[in-house]
Amino acid sequence: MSAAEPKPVSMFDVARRAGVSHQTVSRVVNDAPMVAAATRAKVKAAIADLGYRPNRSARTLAGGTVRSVTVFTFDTSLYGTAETLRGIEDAASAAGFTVLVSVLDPEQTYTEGDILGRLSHDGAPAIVIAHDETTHRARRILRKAQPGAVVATGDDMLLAEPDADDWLVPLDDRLVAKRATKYLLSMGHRTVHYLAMPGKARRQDGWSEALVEAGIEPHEVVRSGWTIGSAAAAAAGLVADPEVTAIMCGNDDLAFGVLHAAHHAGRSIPGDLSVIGCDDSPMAAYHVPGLTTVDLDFRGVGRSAFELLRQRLEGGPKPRPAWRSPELIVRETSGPPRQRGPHPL
Amino acid sequence: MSAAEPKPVSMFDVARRAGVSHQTVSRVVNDAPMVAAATRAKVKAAIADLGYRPNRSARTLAGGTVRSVTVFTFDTSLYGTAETLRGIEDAASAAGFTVLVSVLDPEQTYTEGDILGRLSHDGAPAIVIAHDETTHRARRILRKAQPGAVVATGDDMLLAEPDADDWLVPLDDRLVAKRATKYLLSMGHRTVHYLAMPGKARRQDGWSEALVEAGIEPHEVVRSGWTIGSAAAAAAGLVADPEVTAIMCGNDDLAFGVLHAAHHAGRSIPGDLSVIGCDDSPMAAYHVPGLTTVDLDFRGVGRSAFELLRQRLEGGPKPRPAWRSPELIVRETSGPPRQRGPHPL
DNA sequence: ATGAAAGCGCTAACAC
DNA sequence: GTGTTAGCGCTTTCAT
Repeated sequence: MSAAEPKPVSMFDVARRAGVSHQTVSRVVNDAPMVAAATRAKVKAAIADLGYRPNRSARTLAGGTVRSVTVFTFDTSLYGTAETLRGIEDAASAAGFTVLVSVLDPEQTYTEGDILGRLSHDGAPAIVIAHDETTHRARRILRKAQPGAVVATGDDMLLAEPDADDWLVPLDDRLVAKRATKYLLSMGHRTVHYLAMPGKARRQDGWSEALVEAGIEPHEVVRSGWTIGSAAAAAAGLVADPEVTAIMCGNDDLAFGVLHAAHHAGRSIPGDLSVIGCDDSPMAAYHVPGLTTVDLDFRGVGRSAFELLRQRLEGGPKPRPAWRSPELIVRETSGPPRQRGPHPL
Repeated sequence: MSAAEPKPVSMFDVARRAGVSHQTVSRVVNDAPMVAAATRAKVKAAIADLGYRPNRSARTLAGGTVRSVTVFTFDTSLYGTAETLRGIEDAASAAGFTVLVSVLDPEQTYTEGDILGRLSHDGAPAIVIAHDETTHRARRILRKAQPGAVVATGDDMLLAEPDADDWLVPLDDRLVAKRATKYLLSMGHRTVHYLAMPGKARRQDGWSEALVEAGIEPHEVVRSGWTIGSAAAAAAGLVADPEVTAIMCGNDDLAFGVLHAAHHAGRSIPGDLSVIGCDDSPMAAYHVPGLTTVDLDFRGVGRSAFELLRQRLEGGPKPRPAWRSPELIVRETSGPPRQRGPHPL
């Protein structure tokens, strides 16, 4: 039943087989110069014959270049984080890096040791997808311990942190929310309500800024959890109120929850109520009615975060940001408010 | 700008500080017996003072117990894989294991070396979330190379493989699809069409079995990609055909695509057309109309996969499967076919 | 262009 | 109980 696992082949085995020293093998493996073409060929043949693969632990321990990234994130099943992770993975595997994922529980409080202990070793490169309190804390701990090997993605507020340019791939959450709110206002809504997800305070800032600039006093924010269900529950009061004609939501999932609640409250979309999401998740286009939202290129952000990290690690020119800028996508859940009162004309 | 990264503290530093040998520190760190309480306390104090954290690479290299798992999967943004991954992560981090994620591109063909080279070292424990050709191939390669350290999740067809009991956490895709199809048949549909996603042949098997047992000749399967959009496109012909009264879909996302296409084709749900999904993703309950689907406990499967791996690694009693069995969840997209023909009464 | 020696931080095996 | 000695597989530095 339990097959014997053959002893793995090491650099020395290859060396013996090729009739050279293990050091020469190392040179070949690492594409170092100063190896005769003939020797190189012999070694490569031996590597192929034996099926040799370098041991990453040994390489890391010996102080070789680290080719792995640890990604700290708080929920791999949310659209935004999943896509960011995908972007990181794409870029990382193209560059021959291994990706380690370390999931942080928002409910838990981690000590410095907890966070740093998740790295394979001190100084291991890391990317933090920072979107809530716990991940922000992890970002601070990691940046403090090893500033040269940590980059993060997060909202534009982080731009205020020291040297943010060097380590941040920012998403302008404030601007995104502001633009969406302004659009709703431009359709003629008297005000826009905001359904907030945990963290992500900047989206709320953008929303209230847009209102204030238009001379409107923002209503109190309604708070939701991360799930569609919690959004549906949180929005129950909002959708029941005929005075509410426009709701902007922290993300698409929350918007779907609101839409569900609105439907069950008998409100017609967008006649009675405009709803706008954020993220442009795949469902947004295929929901009926189509969800108006803002396209956010999380995958591009992930790729950029990796490139930035690599530049920090290996030097070289600062990579230029390579993600699409956010774009409002108007579909069918938004429109002008229906005329009310006794004189529709 | 670039702060000096302090030299990491090693076991020897702790040993010196505590006035013991590095070996004693190792014993304390690994909770080995044979350490005097007083010594243990001294060492723990030194560890805390110095902020010492063990180096995983060194530990792995020195042959200590490996506390990491590499998860091979093909798309972390799909609901099923994302949830399975979450389950693995939950169980793994509770057990003090690090999770590494290795994403395989379905479009690519990997050599044995490519796959094995993604492990941190030969023999490193791995879990394969096997749901398509590429991941199945990875599973075979890994199982062959190191049978003692690889488990997989996948459909029940794998039960036919040698020793499957020892390494497989099966999801009975055949039964799930069969049950859903039977339910549709029981509502009075003359036949049920199937919209397939790539791979996952067993769901198709279950569907056709149910039909054959009912004496119905299955129609040709319609094939879709993984995205909602591809499902909507693939289902265009199906939803345009008034003879089609029931469609079972490979998963919920495909079902949403079908629903979208059906809506645009002007068909009413479930009057003209019943649609059933698979997975019970969070959206299913909040879609309007609510999607009839089958609840699959991917998170439980992930947890079980990890527990099984751990048992393989460390011995001990075989863990009993700890995931909810699939359950049909009837919501609003399914019902009896509307009476047709000239004499409704 | 190649080899030899040293050591990364840790655990295992054996001493005391 | 605790310390000592050897490596694990690799990359460095320094010879040659």
